Amino acid sequence: MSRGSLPQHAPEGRQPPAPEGHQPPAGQFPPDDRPADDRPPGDRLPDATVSRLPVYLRVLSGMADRGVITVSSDQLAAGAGVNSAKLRKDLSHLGSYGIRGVGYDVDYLIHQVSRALGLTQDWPAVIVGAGNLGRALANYGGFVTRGFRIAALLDSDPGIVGSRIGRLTVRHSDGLEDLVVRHQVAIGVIATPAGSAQAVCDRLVAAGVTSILNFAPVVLNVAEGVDVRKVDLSIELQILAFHAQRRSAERNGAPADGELRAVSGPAGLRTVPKGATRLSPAAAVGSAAEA
Amino acid sequence: MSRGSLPQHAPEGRQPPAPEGHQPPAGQFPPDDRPADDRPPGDRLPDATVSRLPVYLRVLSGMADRGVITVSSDQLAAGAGVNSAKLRKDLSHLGSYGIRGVGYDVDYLIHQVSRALGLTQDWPAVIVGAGNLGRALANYGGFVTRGFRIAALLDSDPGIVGSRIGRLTVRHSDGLEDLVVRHQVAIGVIATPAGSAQAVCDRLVAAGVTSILNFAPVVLNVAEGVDVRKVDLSIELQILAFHAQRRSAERNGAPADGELRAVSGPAGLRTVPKGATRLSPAAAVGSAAEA
DNA sequence: ACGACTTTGTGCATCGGTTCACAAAGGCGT
DNA sequence: ACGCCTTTGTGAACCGATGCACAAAGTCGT
Repeated sequence: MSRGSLPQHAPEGRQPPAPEGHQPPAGQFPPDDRPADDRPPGDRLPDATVSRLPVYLRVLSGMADRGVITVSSDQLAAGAGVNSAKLRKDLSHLGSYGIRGVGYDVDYLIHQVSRALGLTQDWPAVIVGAGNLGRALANYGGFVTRGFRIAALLDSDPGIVGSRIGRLTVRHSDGLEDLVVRHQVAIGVIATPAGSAQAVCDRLVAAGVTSILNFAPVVLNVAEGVDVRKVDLSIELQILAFHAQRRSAERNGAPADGELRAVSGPAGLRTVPKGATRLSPAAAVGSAAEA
Repeated sequence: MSRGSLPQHAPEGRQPPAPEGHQPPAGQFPPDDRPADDRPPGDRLPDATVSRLPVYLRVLSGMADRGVITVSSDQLAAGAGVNSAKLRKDLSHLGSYGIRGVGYDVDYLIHQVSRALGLTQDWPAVIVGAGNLGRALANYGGFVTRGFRIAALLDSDPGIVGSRIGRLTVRHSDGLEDLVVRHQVAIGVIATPAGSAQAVCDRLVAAGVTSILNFAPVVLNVAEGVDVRKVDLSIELQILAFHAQRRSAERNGAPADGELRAVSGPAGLRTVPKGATRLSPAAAVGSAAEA
């Protein structure tokens, strides 16, 4: 089982019909029937599974583009960087879409995973904040490819309003509520500075948005029933730093207090914070003891 | 207990306890003396804890800026959006830095968390890709504030090389290896298009980088010992879509296939409840079967 | 037609993380 | 000094996720 090259079963097969390529997930591979247990009705997908499905979907799409017809759990798992048993269990939660001894039909699986994730319908989204990040998001290809549609890109800065980003024109954020209602926006993306994030969030929620993707480095407070996910660059960096530190400590063979050394200097204590604002009225009490 | 207002112990000096306080760590967060058990040596932090520490750190910093001296686990947990027992257990992994009946000293806790995460040292990072995303990252404040320093911003496009982003000048990515070695870069941030990501990753790793933050929508293959974290916008969106779909299905009271209806568009994909084995052998390859 | 081979789907043991609930620890008021 | 009150730190039950290992199911070659 080479891992590098993907086998393409029945390359010459090519059934006569299928005037339409394999790309569209809404293909019609097995247009036949559906056993009653096709979709587990009451069974909710585990969170961990949901978070991996998009990865599988991406790998599958790449395979479909390369003309791969069938894929085994081992191959797909390798492509997605997970254990194959985990992959099979994940997929089994969607139903029993595999052929023993063969694997999974790529196009069909794409369709099933898309459906499970709710990507077979259209999700209008609004991006608030047209700074570098907002622009990056607006340009991001993956945004549009699958089910997502940017209804608008908003900003509160009059100097930015009116400029064009890709096919979008930046609109003033005053129109947020109206826009959400009119376009049935279900997803709000917050790409504003930290200071405005909570206010924007509140407005989105008040207007009826119940799914929010937050890029601002703050913890958002929302009412019950609103789903917030955050993407936080600095948190990821800090996690990386932790592992890097751990590795370097281990490598030095002095895990006990390898990095303690770095901090041991009395003067080293307050190097972390951004110096200035750090102070607190009585914080002096603490540091005074030392100084 | 109001949740909104944080107690701020009067700035007035007090704190009679002797300089060394009590042998336990916290007392008065003495920067000097340090009991042997100050840091659990062999005890590794759980991953889940590591991923939350940055959040605590951010909330704590905000509090410190507002002059808060002491914080209880309930307050900090509320600010970070987690269960207070979880927070206490997380912090307990770092050591026993709290005062029963009082809470945690904000500044001291900031220091301890920073140290645990490895932020007391400097982490030079390089950003590869100076598109919208790369620029957004370069401008991102949180980047520099804590321990991270952008050694360089690289791009392969001659049209971009030379332009200035904030205090940085975009340099050509040819110099990647040299730069990594010379600046002891430990962290690489990949903000390139998906197609170049793996190649960039390989070069970073070859040059000695062992921590990588990947923004490109691909699964990176790396050698053992290299730590890769990914930030993937489209995955987050798809997870949001899933929950939104689930909520909407539930609200409609027709959980069985409420959303199926909404999808029916594409040629009534599956409507034949006829009992037969799913997807016939040959159908796996083609789709001539029905149409 | 049949047996060898491939691959799925899953039962089960295990592990890590979450949460509850409470005893121990310490400050604070009287 | 003393008892009350607040809050930490953690034991233990619980829950979900992971990964192994294997029987069932299906394909393919002869």
